[in-house]
Amino acid sequence: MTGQRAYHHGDLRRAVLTAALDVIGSDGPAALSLRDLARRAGVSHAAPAHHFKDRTGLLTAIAAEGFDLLAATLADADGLRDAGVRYVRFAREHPAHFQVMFRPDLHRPEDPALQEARLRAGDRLREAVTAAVDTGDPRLAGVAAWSLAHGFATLLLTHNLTGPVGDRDPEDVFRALTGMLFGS
Amino acid sequence: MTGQRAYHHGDLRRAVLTAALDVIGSDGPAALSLRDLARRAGVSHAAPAHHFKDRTGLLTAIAAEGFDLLAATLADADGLRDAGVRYVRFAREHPAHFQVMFRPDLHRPEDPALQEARLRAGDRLREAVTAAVDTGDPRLAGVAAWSLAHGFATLLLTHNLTGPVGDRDPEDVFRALTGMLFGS
DNA sequence: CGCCCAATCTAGGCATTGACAAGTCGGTGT
DNA sequence: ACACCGACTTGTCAATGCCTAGATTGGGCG
Repeated sequence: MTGQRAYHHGDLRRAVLTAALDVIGSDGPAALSLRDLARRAGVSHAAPAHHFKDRTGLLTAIAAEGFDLLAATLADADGLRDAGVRYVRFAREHPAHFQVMFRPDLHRPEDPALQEARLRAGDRLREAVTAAVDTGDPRLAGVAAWSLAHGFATLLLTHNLTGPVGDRDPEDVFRALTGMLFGS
Repeated sequence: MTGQRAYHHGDLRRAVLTAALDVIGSDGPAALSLRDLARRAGVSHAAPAHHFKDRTGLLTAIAAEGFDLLAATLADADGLRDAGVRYVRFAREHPAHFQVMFRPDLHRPEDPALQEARLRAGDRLREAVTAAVDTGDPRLAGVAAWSLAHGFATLLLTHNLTGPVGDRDPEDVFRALTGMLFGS
């Protein structure tokens, strides 16, 4: 995945990715500039293009990495509720990835790495759902679970839950929320 | 709200807004260019700036308009479930507004018009929740309802529900979903 | 050991953009 | 008639994305 040989810089690909995640995390994807990333890495302004082709390519790589990380997190989930909690935790721990992953206008949807990673994450999600739901439509249940976790995570990242959540740990709030809905 | 006097153009403010919504709806906010909007409206490249100050100002105005539209839609809701359905419908009918509304990095959060509109929409949401929920924590119920509707709408707009939803009317799917969760 | 080659990075240039400053134009009120 | 003011134009500058050509380096192969 990161198998780029080191050279002048060492591992420019990783360095640019890390810097990009930093910028996106604090100022959003709109503030991303390839030339700025090059400056941060101490290389010439066109060096990043060699690894990512262009700006869209960089964002696509970030999205793919995000789906991979998410898939790995969900794979270890213990039950559907834990999967949801992990989904929320992922969004908080990797806000930059999360923001880019669900913005199709920012990446190249036909990218193979992105497609595979997205499918992997989707499979993990479906596994968690089918293992937990015994009655009714599992497809619908999947949409419900995903919508709930995704909506909560998104509203959290966009500072729309500062009132209701307050000082409490967001993961606890989410747990309380699922408890209320699914009664357990 | 749109009280700009007509002049050379007629109503440049509205024309730029409409063109911007068009661009965002098809290519996302990243594709937005003030100069392109000026070209579409047939005015000079700096004319839009007179109405919106800068790019961020334009996006802020769009977000404020979006929260106003959402508040108006929610005000007519008949019950909590209908409010959710209306939320999803709003996202589908005004995708450009919806995309911009929940992207804090794209607007000026301290803008008074935006803050007021956001509060209005929040009030409508809280009304719908408190009117429907008689037991338990209404605050938590509000977060649950909002998360569910927002997540569903977001995933829908980002083409992440094409599989489960398929050809069915998304609003029907959402109704089925709430029926499953809240049992009715 | 030495040569070639490909991957990596540099340097320069071009079109486009956002933002700013100054000026022009047209209607309105006095 | 005249001053004023908002709407718009023109010109300019720095920054950016992307393209092309060239330089550097390290490893493979004879």
